[in-house]
Amino acid sequence: MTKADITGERLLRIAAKLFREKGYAQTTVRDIARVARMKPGSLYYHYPSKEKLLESVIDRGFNTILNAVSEAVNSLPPDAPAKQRLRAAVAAHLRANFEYGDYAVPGKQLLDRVPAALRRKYMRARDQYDALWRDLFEAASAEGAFRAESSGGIARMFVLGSLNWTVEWVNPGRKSFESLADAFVDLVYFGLAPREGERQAASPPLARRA
Amino acid sequence: MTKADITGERLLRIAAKLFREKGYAQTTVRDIARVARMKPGSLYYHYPSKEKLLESVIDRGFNTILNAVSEAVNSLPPDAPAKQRLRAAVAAHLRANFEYGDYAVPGKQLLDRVPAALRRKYMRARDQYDALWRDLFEAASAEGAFRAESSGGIARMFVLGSLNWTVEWVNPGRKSFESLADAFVDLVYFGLAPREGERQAASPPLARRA
DNA sequence: CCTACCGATCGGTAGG
DNA sequence: CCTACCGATCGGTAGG
Repeated sequence: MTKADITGERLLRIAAKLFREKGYAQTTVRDIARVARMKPGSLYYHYPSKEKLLESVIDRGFNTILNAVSEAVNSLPPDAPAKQRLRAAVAAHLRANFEYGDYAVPGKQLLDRVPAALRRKYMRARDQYDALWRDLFEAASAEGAFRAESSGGIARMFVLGSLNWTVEWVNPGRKSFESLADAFVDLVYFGLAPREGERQAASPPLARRA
Repeated sequence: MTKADITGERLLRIAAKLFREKGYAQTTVRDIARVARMKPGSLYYHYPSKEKLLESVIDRGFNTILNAVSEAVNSLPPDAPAKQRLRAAVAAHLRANFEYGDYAVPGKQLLDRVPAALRRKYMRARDQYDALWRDLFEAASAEGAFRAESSGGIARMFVLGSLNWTVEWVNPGRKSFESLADAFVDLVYFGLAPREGERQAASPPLARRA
């Protein structure tokens, strides 16, 4: 790895963080250069344009998440039940989005604002990721996990929606990604209601928090 | 309503749409003026700044959603069960976000990028909305709807996350907001698994879509 | 990777 | 609501 490669990687990391925090348009090349302790013009020795920098960030984010989730699923035995595969995928998605959120979040926010030339590329990438999840839910449906066949699509929307939202509130210190994944998948498989015979007595309302 | 009021409202609607489609920073006052068929400088007769225009959009979005959901809940009989109140809130949230998405979406995206002076105001607004949902889920928890007390918080995160995600995929023509709300609330109460005695035989995988 | 710089565009204003 | 305009800032470049 050459010195220029290292600096390029450093610029990518800085740009990813700023794009996530302030948004692409609100981040100037001068912002990035300042954090990197170089002059604004010097940045163009490493990247030909601000837009190319964004593209690299989004590419990195997409590839990282996709690889993390597919590897988690593929490392299971081929005959693993759908529920277990789903659980592994959810946990991997949560962990990857937490660890590489700076790269992954800008892509989510900017998919429809990126120049038309790049949009098709990213639409295809998103479809690729969606297909991975569609397979997982169709396998669960094929195992008879859902009441109606249509539930597979509904379940996918619920899970993907909730997963994307976790970036906003998950505190990884309190619950492990694995236990959170269990909660997600159990919700789809069983709901949150008490099982037969263990329905709790109605308890008094919790004290309102301040 | 004076003529200036009407134009002001028209500018607000145009700005909301552009902010949602292109983002705040990517939208110029010249864009807004062009759509409104006026000169860029004329816009300042109606709004003192681009930022004040954004503030008006976010205010409108927040107030509209909050009012729609609280009215839906409050119009039920005071002794209505928690599940029914939850269902009404979900349906109202879905409908309001679909009908007034141009006003509501910019606020979601920009909460943390708005000038610090306004941020506190919007953090309070969001807390107010969260409190409404917390009450609903705590009431459900108090009725014994969940296995564990902690499920109330988990359920809220699931539902709010999924709800916010629906803006990306819901086609309101195919399913009514009411039936979608039922699916959401049933997922939390019962999951998507078959009930006892109605578990389906495993069916062959669905044909992959093209 | 720096110095020095440019054309374009931006939000906003004065005066009518 | 328009005309005419300004200072600031932006992404980017030439030459070293």
